[in-house]
Amino acid sequence: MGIVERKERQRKEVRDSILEAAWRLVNEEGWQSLSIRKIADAIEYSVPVVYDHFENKEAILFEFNKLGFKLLGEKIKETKEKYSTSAEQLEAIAYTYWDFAFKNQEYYQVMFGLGMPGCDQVKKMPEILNFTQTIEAIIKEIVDANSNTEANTHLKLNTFWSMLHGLVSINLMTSESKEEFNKMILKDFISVFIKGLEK
Amino acid sequence: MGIVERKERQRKEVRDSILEAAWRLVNEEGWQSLSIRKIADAIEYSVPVVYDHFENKEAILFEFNKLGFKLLGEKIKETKEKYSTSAEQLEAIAYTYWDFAFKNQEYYQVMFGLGMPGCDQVKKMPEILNFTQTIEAIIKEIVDANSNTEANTHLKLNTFWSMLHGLVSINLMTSESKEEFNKMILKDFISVFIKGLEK
DNA sequence: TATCTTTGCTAACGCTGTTAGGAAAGCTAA
DNA sequence: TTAGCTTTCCTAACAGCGTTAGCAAAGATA
Repeated sequence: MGIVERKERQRKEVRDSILEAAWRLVNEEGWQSLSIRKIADAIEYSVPVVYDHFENKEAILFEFNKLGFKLLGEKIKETKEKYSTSAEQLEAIAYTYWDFAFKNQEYYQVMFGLGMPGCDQVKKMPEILNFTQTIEAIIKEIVDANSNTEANTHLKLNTFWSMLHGLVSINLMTSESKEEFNKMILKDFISVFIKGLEK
Repeated sequence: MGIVERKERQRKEVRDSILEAAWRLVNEEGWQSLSIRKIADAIEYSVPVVYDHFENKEAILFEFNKLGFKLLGEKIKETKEKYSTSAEQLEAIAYTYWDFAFKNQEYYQVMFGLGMPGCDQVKKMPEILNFTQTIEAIIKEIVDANSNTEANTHLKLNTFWSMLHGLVSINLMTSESKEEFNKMILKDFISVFIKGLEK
């Protein structure tokens, strides 16, 4: 008898509908105005039902955090496979990262808005680990190719990600959409960074 | 008769005590848990009195935003005056910026946590304008000295600030205090950036 | 059919930002 | 000094928030 299976299925349906409703609400009104009560209203259940599926509000946000990193990681990987040289890959990845942040602002906000994932957290989240390892591998290739033993790849990854995040997060919040200017900044950053790697 | 003067003085005293109490609360419990009621309690007035001095909670935060930029701007200026060459100045400024962010985390959080100041806002806030102009002037010097007409100083300023902010904001949230590693990243960034300016 | 478990609800607690409306105190002028 | 007016300040409320205790109804099991 598939009673437990059906129950599990139904349970998953409610859980999914919570995430779905939350995502819709976020896109309509932003993270700031998301509330458990609104979610409950949207899924046509009472408030405590939401708490049967998520420990608290933060857990719901965390779900999107993970989802965001998963999505970004996939896009990064796809980009990587389109190019052959490491330098090209790194440059293209920076653009992909940039594009992702601007086209999925809601994701990016919840990925970094709540608090940047610390090194300890990164190791426990496969979604982030997957993302960082892809980039670190490319950086290592460039460094190795230039027999630059000085450059610590881990340090360079941190630099790369930090700067990219800085560029994105600052330009994301500038209301004006001076896209060309932004692209120039990004181009500037990448050329400078890669030069630093090859040194 | 100095009645109106006394009233103004008393009014300012209350206003100052609000900011003072808010600042103390923030340092004790963080921005997240700051509330108007707690402020009112601390200054031994009722809640609406707070609203007589500040339109809303955001206005109080904005006050610290401005204060933070003023403080940072002053430190940047002091740093600049300690060095003679532009490259040295820029490097020292980056360290000062970094130091400010880590030693005044509460300020830095409210300066950037609420939403980065857009270009439109920057122009209306003398505190920020003062800060950006100081740096832009230095960058311009370096660019001019290298007869590098290509480099748009405005663009370079944006790049400089963005990257610095990225480095800081990511490393600020990493709970572990691997200070040496952080300093290496910063050093790496500066050398790479200045090379890009001289090109 | 009786028992037990799961499911989902109402209602509440203790917070939050914000504001309406009234009481009291202080000042001004007759 | 007293009447009127202005400023100051409070109580109390509104509408929202995250979260949880406790109970009713529905479903599964024996």
